[in-house]
Amino acid sequence: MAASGKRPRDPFPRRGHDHARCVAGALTAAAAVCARRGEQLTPLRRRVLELVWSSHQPIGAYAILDKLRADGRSAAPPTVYRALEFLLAHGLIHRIESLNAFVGCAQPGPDHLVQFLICTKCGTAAEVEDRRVTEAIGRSAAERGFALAGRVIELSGLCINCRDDRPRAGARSVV
Amino acid sequence: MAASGKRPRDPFPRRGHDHARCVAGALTAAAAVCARRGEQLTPLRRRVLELVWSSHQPIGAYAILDKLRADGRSAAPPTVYRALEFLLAHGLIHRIESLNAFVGCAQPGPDHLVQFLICTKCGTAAEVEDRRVTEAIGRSAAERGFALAGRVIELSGLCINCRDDRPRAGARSVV
DNA sequence: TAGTATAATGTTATAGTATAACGTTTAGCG
DNA sequence: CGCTAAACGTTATACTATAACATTATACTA
Repeated sequence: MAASGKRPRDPFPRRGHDHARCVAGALTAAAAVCARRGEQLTPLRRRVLELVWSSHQPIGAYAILDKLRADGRSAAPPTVYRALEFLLAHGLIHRIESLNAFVGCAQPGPDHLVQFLICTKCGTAAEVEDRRVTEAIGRSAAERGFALAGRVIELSGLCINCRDDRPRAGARSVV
Repeated sequence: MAASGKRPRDPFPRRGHDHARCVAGALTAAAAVCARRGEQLTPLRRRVLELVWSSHQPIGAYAILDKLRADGRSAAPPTVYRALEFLLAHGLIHRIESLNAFVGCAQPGPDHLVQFLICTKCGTAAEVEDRRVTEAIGRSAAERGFALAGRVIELSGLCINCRDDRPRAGARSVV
């Protein structure tokens, strides 16, 4: 039996994982969230969500716009930003401030205080929910008399997949 | 005797503090840093640093640009961005990702891993260096096999000055 | 089912943020 | 003095985001 609960589950999807399942799961979860809240997951919103989920790398609004147009759909910036605003409001995606880009939310739900690990090599942004981090930040703010409301925690570096990469031509590994 | 060492020093400057001292201290410290590194704190760079320090609220690049032009100086966006890049490189200012804006660094120096508390009412961004937060994040990343390099930690809410404000006309206080 | 209110989307225009590319000036140094 | 590198000027453009208003779709009600 694995030491679950001790060592955190790896938040970075493996290369070659079945990404179609990620997408399908996200769309199913989104439909459920919207149904429960009486909100409409319209074709446009659903399509934008699907595009955000097209990979685990955060995607910019204008890249989404291009893909919508490639669908043959009429689209302008507000088309995209409104859909993104809806998806953000319902916790279906996250905005990565340091990249001006968006990524799918791995676990839509309440009490969802997360951190992001963003690989500077492969671009993947992994969502982490570490209570010790959340609590340390909560205590730090409280001790300073700060009424904490919003948290932007974006950590960059090399993910577990990329740091293990062997350099291609005998060079030293990247720091 | 105060419980110093237990309760952290309030990172938010008081209203009506002597801000000229903040500015003067920052400029002096910057001159020292540049001298030590053999870098030039040119009049332009010095002026941009002074403008960033014109308050404790993060300032945007184009607001700086406007003020430079108000000085009568010829200036274009690259003028500002190059100076900001220099100041960032030497740890004299920080970029606040969630605001696309810049704020003076309170304590230029090495091993400077900080968090920001950003008041949504008065706009002040306070720099905090809480080792427990830094360490919790470091552990979280390490446990997930992530080689941590950069940290963006920006917390929004109400600062100690603003949360104590009494509403102006008997209304309930802001949450 | 027609009427009406609201939500969603379309459309045009513009604001705000950032950098590429190249030319000119300045400062230090042999 | 003349060279070199750094800093700065200048023009153009790319990227990100929203305001404002028109149109269409949806849902509720009478």
